[in-house]
Amino acid sequence: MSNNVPEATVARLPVYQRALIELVREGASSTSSEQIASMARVNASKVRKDLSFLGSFGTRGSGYDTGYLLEQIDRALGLDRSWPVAIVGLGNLGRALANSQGFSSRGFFLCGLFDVDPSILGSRIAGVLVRHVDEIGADPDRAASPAIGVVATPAAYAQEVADRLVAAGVGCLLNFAPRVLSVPPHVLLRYVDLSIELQVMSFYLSHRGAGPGVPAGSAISAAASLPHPVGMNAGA
Amino acid sequence: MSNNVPEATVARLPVYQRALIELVREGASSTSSEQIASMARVNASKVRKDLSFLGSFGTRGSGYDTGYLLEQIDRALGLDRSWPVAIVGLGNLGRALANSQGFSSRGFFLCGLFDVDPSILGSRIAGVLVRHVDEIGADPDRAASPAIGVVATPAAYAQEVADRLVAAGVGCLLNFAPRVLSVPPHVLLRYVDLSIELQVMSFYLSHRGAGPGVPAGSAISAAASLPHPVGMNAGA
DNA sequence: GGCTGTGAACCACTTCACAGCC
DNA sequence: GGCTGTGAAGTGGTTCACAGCC
Repeated sequence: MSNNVPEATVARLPVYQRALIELVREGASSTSSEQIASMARVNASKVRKDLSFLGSFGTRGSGYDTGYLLEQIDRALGLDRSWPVAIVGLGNLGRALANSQGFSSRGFFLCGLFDVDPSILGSRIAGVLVRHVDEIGADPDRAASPAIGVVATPAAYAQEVADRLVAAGVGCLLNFAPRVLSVPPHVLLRYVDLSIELQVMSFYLSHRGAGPGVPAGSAISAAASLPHPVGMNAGA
Repeated sequence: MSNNVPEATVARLPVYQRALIELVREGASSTSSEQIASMARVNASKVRKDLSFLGSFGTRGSGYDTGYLLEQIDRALGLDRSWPVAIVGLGNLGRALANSQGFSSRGFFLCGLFDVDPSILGSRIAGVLVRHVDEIGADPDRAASPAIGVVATPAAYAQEVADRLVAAGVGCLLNFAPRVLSVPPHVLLRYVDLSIELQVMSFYLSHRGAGPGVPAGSAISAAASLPHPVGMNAGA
């Protein structure tokens, strides 16, 4: 198997994994591509083709053994190890991330939290000490150095933070700042961008027969552009 | 133009928009596909092809007028209106979202916040009253009804919340819960899934060298700093 | 008979290369 | 000459349809 797995397939493996965890929990000892597909809301041949990139783990005529398949997917995803993650920027979002299940779940652990705000430096979030951004990569202990860096700073600082994380040796960057970043080619960069998601939705809403959108010039949208918008007035 | 814009193109328009806002702020009155491309980290023909789906806004030989192009992109994205957004689930993540720039920015406004926790019902977050989930869609005022619903609840409640938002008439759902949702075909569903992002990164870390960009086994990728997984076989 | 694994057809998006226009 | 706009070629991913195996 190894390396020729399409990116789109990789992104679906965690979804199959979740379906399998659910099935195992329910006590189902075997399953089918059809069943996984319906849980993952994709079609069955996609499931079969995706799994075939990892190997052939099923039995013709009867399906897949849930536990075994789950193991294989976990192994393919590299979840038989734990990757150290550092979060930079501990505003509302960064703190929410630090406290979220995602990082404490199997496969990952928080190895560092960084910010510049003196009022939180030295405190602990999710049990981890908050250090100054200048200390990124300063720890001589290799095992304390992050494999994954999460950027949750304001947009203006995102590139500099990314540069520091790269210098500290991260292999992957997950960027929550609304900013295009530049990283060397050996670093995998992924974006989670709320404003892009919203704008894509706006596109579809406005190209799908007039929905409940409020014209931009109206009082309501003027209010909406203030820091603390209050919605709901009479509509257009 | 209208509706035949590829989804991949739609997702890049906000990035071009950002680049143009930056250019306008710098006072640049005109620009080129090459310049936009370098700011968006894509290649120039992609920019030209993407823009050509919206119309032909440039001038051969000289480029694009920044202000005019920005206007056209905003119009294509439907940002000449403001869309009402409701957030359901006001834990750490939901609160961070409610307070984030994304929603108060041009094009969107918070029209409702919903939860079930009695200790926050009736309070205000980002200036908006927190109401009980049962009140989703209960408001007879059509303008108060959300066009976009954001699901930020624990996974277990996500499907039920999605159903309620759909019943209340949302056209789009943005799901932050680690759960596959089922919605009717007329509703646009998008996911922001931290654990998928992390697991994709785990895949690339453990298949290092296979990542996009650097061929497997190359000197660069082998030399490219340390892998730091911790522990093996962390039992399922 | 039933379900997996997979070549082949298909489709969406990207990239190329150049015609068209300033 | 320079840069846009766009057919055409190329690429990656999805879906089909069926051979292979239990």
